[in-house]
Amino acid sequence: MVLSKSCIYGIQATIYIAAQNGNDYVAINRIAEQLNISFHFLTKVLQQFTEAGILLSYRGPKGGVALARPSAHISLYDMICAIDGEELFTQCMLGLPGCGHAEPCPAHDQWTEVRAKFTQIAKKTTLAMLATKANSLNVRLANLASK
Amino acid sequence: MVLSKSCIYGIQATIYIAAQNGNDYVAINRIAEQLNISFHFLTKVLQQFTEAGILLSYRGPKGGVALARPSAHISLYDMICAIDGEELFTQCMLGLPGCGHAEPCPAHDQWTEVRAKFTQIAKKTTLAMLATKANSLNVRLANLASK
DNA sequence: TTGTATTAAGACAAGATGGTCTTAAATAAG
DNA sequence: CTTATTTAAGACCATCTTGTCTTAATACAA
Repeated sequence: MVLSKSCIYGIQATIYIAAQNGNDYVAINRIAEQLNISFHFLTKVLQQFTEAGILLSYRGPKGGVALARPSAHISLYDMICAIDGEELFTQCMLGLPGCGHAEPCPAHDQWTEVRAKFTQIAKKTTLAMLATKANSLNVRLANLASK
Repeated sequence: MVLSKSCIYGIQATIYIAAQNGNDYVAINRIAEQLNISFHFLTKVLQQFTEAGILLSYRGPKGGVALARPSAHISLYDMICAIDGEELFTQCMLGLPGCGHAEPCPAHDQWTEVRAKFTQIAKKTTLAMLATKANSLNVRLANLASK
């Protein structure tokens, strides 16, 4: 799996918040219920987003989490880095530290090409784009399978 | 991490074998020692390659593992699939089962583009190419850090 | 046939990730 | 001020991945 489950949950939740199109705080238990994610686990994941400055949180009645800035200024890249770190966009395919032009691994050139494509797309894909998509017909945001 | 450690070890070892350029069986303990990988762990990883038909194994003195076919006919794609499965090349970024044209996730289009690039490069990159690279100057195959 | 070298198989431990639960802190409303 | 609602923090457990070790099976060589 390319993204960790934490990262996937975080992205799903953030798209959900953005898709609400309001500036209100959204309660995490509501997000968790709607997206079929464990509430406590999601709470911890979203804390990472608030620490990263992507979300704001507020306690008490009418509390919850909200976007810290307009959804057009939050990229997929930002979200992935906030949880899984930027290793995905910087690391060598074979995990060799310091793999680069001077001391490459055998797959360096090929992997650099793939990574560049991924980075480019992740940076240009905004939360606004994802939220718009999420609101269109037949688009699913989460795994709602009844087990 | 995109690839599991098992997969990385397997790829490193297979490049090492191919880079020897002989048709002899190479003992796994020698590979493990050269690449700084746990011997017993590598043994199990390479078993997956023999089960997948990428390597041949032979027991006893002068035994070891060898390529099951010419290195030009083994792709990076083959090696990744043999250990991490083809999910990497088929799965949705958000892990949603059945994410496709009919019922996409919000990131479907973007991810499909990245995945296609990765698949294309992984399929056209052969073990022969990697082994040639591995034999050139300043190219490192494994993490030889002394801990 | 006996000994040695090698992979195969599987038990087991350690560590990371995913998931649950309880308690504390903050905030709004009555 | 009290109560209800919500996030924060952290203990704890389950599962998966990684790594270690022991024993078995196979094959060569003396």
